[in-house]
Amino acid sequence: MAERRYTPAEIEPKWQQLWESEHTWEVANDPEHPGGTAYVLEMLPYPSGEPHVGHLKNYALGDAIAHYSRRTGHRVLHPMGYDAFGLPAENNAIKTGVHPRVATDKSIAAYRHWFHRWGISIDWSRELGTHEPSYYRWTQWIFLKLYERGLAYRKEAAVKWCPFDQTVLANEQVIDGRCERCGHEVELRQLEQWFFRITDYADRLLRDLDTIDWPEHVKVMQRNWIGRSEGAEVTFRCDALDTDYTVFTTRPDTLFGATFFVMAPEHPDVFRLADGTGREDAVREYVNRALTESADTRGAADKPKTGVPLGRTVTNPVNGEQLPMFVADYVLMEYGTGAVMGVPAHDQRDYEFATAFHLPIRPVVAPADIDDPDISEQAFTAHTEDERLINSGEFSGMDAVAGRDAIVARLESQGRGHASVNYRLRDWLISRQRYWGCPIPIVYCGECGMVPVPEADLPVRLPEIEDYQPRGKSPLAAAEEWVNTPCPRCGGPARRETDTMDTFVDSSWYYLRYCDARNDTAPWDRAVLASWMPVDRYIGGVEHAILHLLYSRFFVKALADMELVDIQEPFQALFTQGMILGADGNKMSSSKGNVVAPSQIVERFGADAARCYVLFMGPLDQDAPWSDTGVEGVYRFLARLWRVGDELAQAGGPGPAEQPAKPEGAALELVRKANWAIDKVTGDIGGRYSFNTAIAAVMELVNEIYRHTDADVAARRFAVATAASVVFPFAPHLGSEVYGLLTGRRVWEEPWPSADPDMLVKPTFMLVCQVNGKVRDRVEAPTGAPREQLETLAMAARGVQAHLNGHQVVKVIVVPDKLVNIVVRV
RNA sequence: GCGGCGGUGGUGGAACGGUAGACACGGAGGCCUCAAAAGCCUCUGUCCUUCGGGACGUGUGGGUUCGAAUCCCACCCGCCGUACCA
Repeated sequence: MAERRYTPAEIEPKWQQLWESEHTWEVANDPEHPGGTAYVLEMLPYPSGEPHVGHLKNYALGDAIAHYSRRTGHRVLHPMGYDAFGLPAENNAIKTGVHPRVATDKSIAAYRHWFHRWGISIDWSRELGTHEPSYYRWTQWIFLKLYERGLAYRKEAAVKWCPFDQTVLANEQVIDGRCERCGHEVELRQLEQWFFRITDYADRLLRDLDTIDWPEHVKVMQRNWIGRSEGAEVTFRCDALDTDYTVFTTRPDTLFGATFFVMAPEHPDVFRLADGTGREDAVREYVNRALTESADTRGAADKPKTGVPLGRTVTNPVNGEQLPMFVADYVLMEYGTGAVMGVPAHDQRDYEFATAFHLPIRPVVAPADIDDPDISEQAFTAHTEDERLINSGEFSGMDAVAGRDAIVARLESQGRGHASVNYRLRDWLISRQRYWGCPIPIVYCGECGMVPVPEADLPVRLPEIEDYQPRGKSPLAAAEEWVNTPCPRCGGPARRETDTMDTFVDSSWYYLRYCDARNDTAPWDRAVLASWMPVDRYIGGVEHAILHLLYSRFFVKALADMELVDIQEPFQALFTQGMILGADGNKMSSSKGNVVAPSQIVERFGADAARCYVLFMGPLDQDAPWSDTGVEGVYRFLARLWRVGDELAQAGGPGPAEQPAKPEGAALELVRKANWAIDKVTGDIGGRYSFNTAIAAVMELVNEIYRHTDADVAARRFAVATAASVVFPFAPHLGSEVYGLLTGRRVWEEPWPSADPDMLVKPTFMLVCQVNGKVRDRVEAPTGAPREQLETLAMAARGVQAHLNGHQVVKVIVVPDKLVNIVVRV
């Protein structure tokens, strides 16, 4: 007989075609349906070229969870779509002149092909692309809802501008002063732009982190990004200009220690303040230099403090002191009010500034037992249990916490301040001066001003244009026929908004659309949405820890306030997968030549081996380097399982593969191992996502099957069918094939197996015998034996006897069914 | 600086406070074969050994415990995030 070999190239397409033709993974919307549901979702891909190994890991991971959820009795929603608008496709269009849709659709076709070829169990009836009018119509609809509620607004502001991509960016898209896409340094520009009022939700976005099951480090990143600080706003008066300046401080208890006052170079009043003081030129020169300096240079941590006096003073509201005013670049316009009070004794930055400008440094807070905190070298910023105020007028001697409250209360009674909370989070700038994005559904009319496009007129379709080159304004502006439109309100001549939306807007609600993807009268049906949302398992890369995940949470909260959804959080549980690194341990990149193409792996070893390997590499949330020989090892394991399944099927055809009633000898060993594997895999998938150890358990079972070729056929059939059944979530084609060969049934229609408790315990176990904590022998002992018996057995063990040699036994520790530790005095 | 995560064989990694190194890779040897590929089997932390076994071993130093990779304290190193945030 010719040798039979495991041939994934034949097996895998066979099952893929069956699943496709039978629509196996489609699930109907039925809000009345009883029983548990599970919404398992991986972050949607941005289609660019072909999928890479990171995608393979992402979807193999999610698919294993989806399969496991189905077989444990859940109705599972597991959809797929494409985040199709975006800059790379547009930049390609600029280079080639080919419409971005062409490259995007080509890439989508490639992704779709590979998802099929990988055998991912997707409900294709819900597939969507964010660039399709049937989708972005509702993106625009949501924009209008936000606009109605005042959550979308337009204002002129100093915004981050990328000179290379020729567009503005959200704060979140600026990394170290550079554009996150192209790496060019961003500039500040005064422009009128669209914003979403995410800051209205800062507190809820912060608070509700406590209600969701997310990795702690992601929560921490979001907390830091929101950056809530408690303190007070305090108003200082500048009599010369008859103007009030408010600062935010987290340390109102140190107000008596203020000895100067500093404004950011961007502060709109600095020139007005300097005017007539003879300091105009110095101020102008300093401000100009500060504004042209790069963010890198200006923000350098070890940069010495610089600044110039404004020639004015403000009045400290608590003691009437006149504080000299400065402009200095260590004060940031974008945080707080763009002005700070300088308290050099208790703030290190102020300390450095005061030292450089020979300003007085006056301590006002001290630990209880010290009259004069040491400020000779640096500011005193430590907080101690019992610190109190000093040099603070009638507040001197008070406990620092009580003193702070008293000072704030005094300010409030005088109308010079109040307790306040400040956030680092800024509103979300969503307009982009680019072509390949969702048009903003707004029209500007000479008569009526800003007019929203009526819902009935949606979608505002992206017009066809010839030239995608950005020229400081959106390429859409050149589409004159499209831009000129009658005003929806008065019918007079009007012009469309030509900016498009940030693509993060598109991806902030796609998971809602999946629930009701073919609804063409509404973005979703509320009852249908309620039956699926929130997403139970959300899986993706940690690079979205802030942007996408924060924006999506904001969307859901805003939609909840409009009573359009019935949830407060989109993603109940989040899993962030680690990266697959190149074999050299570096991040994969074409310049390093260490990129692994999943297509090659799948062609050579099959989708199952590729999927299993990326899940077997190590803990899923950690980075791990690629290994070609590692994939081969996993392939060998699958081939061994297939071969033994094929052999048994050849011999006995499809038939029963249940656990034999009373196995003995080798058969019993095998049946026990199979039950152990069921138990182990179930715990590793269900409890924690420890897929590497789950796959290792199936490997152990298969190794055991090869070791016990003498076991009877019934036991072997059971063991092999069990291995196929529990490996199915990771290797669905092979699992289906082997299970089908042996039983004639479809493994995905079988309930998840449960371990037979009687088979999980053996009648005897190896008792570990220790002397003073060191293992000295192992002896066989009956499971469940009483402590006394175990102690006697251990005492009698040869290795133990050799190490007791006459020493006095002090104590004996017995851990039932495990070990005995004999403590002796030496 | 601050915050988070991590440090275990030649490699990726296992290990409810209870046999450290499961599983896999790599390596060594053997079987099968005319030969090779594939496959199968055995061994594989380090050192010592009279071949029975013994000593050492989870970044470093302490501690708690009958027993610590695991818990506590101090430190070293690496990675990620963030940073003149008042």
